[in-house]
Amino acid sequence: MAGEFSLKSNSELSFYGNKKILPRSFYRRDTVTVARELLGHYLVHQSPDGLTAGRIVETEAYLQGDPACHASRGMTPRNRVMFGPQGYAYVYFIYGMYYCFNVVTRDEGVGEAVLIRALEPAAGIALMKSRRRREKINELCSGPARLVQAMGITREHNGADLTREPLFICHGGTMPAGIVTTTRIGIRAGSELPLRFYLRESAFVSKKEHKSHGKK
DNA sequence: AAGAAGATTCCG
DNA sequence: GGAATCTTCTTT
Repeated sequence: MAGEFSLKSNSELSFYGNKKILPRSFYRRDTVTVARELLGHYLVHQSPDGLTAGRIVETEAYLQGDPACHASRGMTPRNRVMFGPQGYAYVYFIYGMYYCFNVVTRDEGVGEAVLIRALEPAAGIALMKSRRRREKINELCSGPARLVQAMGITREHNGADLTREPLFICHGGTMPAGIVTTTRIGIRAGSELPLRFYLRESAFVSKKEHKSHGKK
């Protein structure tokens, strides 16, 4: 079990209360379960510039053997973190200008991860606006590359331990209801698979209009 | 050595 | 609808 993390200021105290960092065992389970259960928890980053945090409202699962998964064709220098132990960050560069942030799941040797696609901004909103150069709240973290920018996540965080400061995920307090399942966004192969999950009531999902899959 | 594609975002 | 922009991996 991970312990309680330290509190560095009154403003952090007012946000955190006594929330707990998710333990490494949370991430060891099957990747679809982790993708669904990450919804409602908080991604937190204590950077030198200040604290930012957001409630996770949209995720996608990437599985070994799934052609859309970076690990589907074996380990390369880029994706090696996916094959490592669970509970670490996999950050990759895409389209010549953006980064995406994933959480590595399952045991060492299995290349699977959960892409975090959207957050509801919860703390450090002024800093998020500054990093994003956008004022609208729903343009800060609604999209995988947007939230990376708003949270101050960089390529240096590839391989970072998410059960410790300064970048971690902590318990959201309540179990959210109303998870919508759809196909994933922006991929070719594997586009039929129902591996995207988001909170139905959230106004901070990147795209609501997408092929819904079965259960609502 | 060269080429194509990419888990996106923003602007026109 | 299309450009921006460059790393990574695959193919010659």
